[in-house]
Amino acid sequence: MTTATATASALVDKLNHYMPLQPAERDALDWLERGRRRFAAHDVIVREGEISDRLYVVRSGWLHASTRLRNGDRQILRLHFPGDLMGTSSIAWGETSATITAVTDCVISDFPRAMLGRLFKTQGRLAAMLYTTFSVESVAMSDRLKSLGRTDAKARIATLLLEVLSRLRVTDPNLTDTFDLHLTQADIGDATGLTKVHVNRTLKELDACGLIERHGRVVTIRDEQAMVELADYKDRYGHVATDWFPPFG
Amino acid sequence: MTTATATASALVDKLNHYMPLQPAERDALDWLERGRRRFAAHDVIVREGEISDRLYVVRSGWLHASTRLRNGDRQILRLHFPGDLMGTSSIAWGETSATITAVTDCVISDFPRAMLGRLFKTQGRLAAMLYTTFSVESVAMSDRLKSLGRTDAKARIATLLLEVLSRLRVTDPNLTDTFDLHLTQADIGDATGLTKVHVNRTLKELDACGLIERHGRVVTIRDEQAMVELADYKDRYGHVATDWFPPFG
DNA sequence: CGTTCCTTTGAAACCAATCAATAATGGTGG
DNA sequence: CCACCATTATTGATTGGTTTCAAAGGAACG
Repeated sequence: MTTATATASALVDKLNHYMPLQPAERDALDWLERGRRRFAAHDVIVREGEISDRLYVVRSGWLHASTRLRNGDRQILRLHFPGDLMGTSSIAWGETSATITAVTDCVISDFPRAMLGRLFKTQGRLAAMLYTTFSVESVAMSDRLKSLGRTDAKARIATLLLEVLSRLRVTDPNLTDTFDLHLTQADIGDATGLTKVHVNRTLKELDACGLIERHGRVVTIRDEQAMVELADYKDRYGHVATDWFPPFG
Repeated sequence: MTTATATASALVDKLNHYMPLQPAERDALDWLERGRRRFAAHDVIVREGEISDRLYVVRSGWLHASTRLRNGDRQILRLHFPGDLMGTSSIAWGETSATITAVTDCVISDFPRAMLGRLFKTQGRLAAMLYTTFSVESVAMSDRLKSLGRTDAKARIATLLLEVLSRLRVTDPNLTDTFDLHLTQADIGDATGLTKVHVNRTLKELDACGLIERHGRVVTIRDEQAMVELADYKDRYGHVATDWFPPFG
């Protein structure tokens, strides 16, 4: 599924995609992923509001971060893929601000935030790299905000599908247009701010328009260009600038 | 308006609120704010899609970051207050992903991103601090995502008002319950994903319920507790943890 | 092989958008 | 200082996308 070797960490894999890492940098990142824990689909890794000073790295599998409203409604805030850093809200408050749930079976590593502090001190270039990936996430979240705030159901779901496609392509360049979305229609609704009923109708409509094709939860993007225009989508994950980083050492 | 002295930078002011800074750290931050430029309300500082390797610090005034859809609709992504770092998307792509517009007259400083790279290398503790404030912004944006995705007009506007209140209190502890929102109702709509017409009706409704009071664009939060419950609001700006930071030096 | 979860479909209700027009407000130049 | 103009706020009537409610197939799982 991923191109990771037995020794490389998922974080190294992802960051290396953007910038060749020095051995010392690889070591520092590997260190963050020493402990590994396995979870089954639907398992909850941490729950919103729990005390925690730990961060998590996805080694394999899909997860999502979500929050619940008083009335029981749920909003899925972000999807997590291999190489992603999760639970960063514990950085600021020592308390999680979202529930992290396994979408598929997955393997994750966790480490205390103080370890990140040490890395910031000793690895200036990695710190810049982490800051950059964070800023990528932030812009991607802005895109979702625009999607929820100003577009209709078709465009919201198109945005979701295109973002997943972009992100999967980072670690799997061979991926063309078909992938298993794993999410239920209720999940898609919680991610896009729609009801599961309307998600169903909208998926059918996208299908009828020839934009996508579905077999169970496996989706094929049939007309990516039309989808991109429909959703006003911009790929935030293909490339990032690293030329401004401080030199290594 | 702010408690800034003539010499202190707005960034120092804000970060100092969370953690006492060392002289060398203050100097490093001051350096980022050497150049100052003044803008009038409604001026555009940078436009979405422009090439840029610069970051901006707000010294005084209000601004907002927004993005436009193909059909002309606009989504306001974030409000910027004194001490905020703006234009961080140029970090990742050397290109701005949002238009920054002055809401009020304001003074801002700008510097090239490479300067941030140097700071990451030499000031590990500041790097951790910047990463932390970024993570605060990220959680606040998640809150907005939840607001747009899963709550009605009343709750969305309540969320906006409460967030502004929280953020103003960081630099102005004396602020109780009244502030000038500056934004037009069309702006509020662009921030909350509503039309200006519905914003007007909803503000009137909040007024009628005794939750707020309005005089022009000056808003008084009459029942903060009820607003917090209505919006399911959590203050993300009051305090952050700094105990995990690497030691200075 | 039943049970549970998920998907699909239909009808009715509703929140917010749209369309349209009128009052306020604020800034500007004479 | 006031008339004028542009922008903003307010209000009403109508439309529409999405939700809600309800229920029937399908698929997955123990």
